[in-house]
Amino acid sequence: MKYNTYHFFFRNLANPIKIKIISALKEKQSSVNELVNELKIEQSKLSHALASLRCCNIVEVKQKGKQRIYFLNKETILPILKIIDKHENKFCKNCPMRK
Amino acid sequence: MKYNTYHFFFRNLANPIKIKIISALKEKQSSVNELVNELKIEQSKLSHALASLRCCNIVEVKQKGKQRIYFLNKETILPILKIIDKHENKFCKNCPMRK
DNA sequence: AACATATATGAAATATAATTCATATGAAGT
DNA sequence: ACTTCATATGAATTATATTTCATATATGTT
Repeated sequence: MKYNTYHFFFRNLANPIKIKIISALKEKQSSVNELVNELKIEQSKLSHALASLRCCNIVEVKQKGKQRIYFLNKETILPILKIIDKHENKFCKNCPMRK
Repeated sequence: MKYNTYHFFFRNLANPIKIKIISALKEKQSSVNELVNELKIEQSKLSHALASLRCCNIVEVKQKGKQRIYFLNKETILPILKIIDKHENKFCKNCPMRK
């Protein structure tokens, strides 16, 4: 196949909306509707994004009545984001592309 | 601005060609021509990819005569790839999308 | 079983990124 | 200063990903 785990995984992290979802779920688990309201992202867009994140086991989901509660698989994501933040501080401070 | 460090950084890692370059440079530093020959990727494609990697300080470059020698900034990349490999083993073993 | 609410899905439209190709630049040798 | 080799760059094309919108499904309620 043409693509691999790196591709699928990092594509999620390259996407601002998916990063927003991850950030929100870092704080607390949420239903789709809660995310819609908190992030002001429309429902189907969110569902598509969540499906993609779920597919890589970046988030997981559990049913609660009619709602589906999404929560973050922190084990992988948190260390990665920490490494990038460090990288940014160390190497990308005066990069002209940013901001 | 619309995009951020996560976007620029992870977009590189989501791209199979750029991952190939990173893997090659993990072994040893190389000139563009060496990469062309080893990876069988055409020169301008490589140059574009290298520019993008350089932009995020994933690789660096030094001049040596007419050649430009690219080398990996291992500090950030190696830990990240290790984390993903672990993630893949733990969570993506029987994912139907892969292979 | 009909209905409402919550979420997911598919396909078309749109946006974004990667590739290609022609050409530019830059260093080194003559 | 001209030529060659090594690499970079820009712009048009093509490929891929995201968004949108209409609709489907699933759960719980009456």
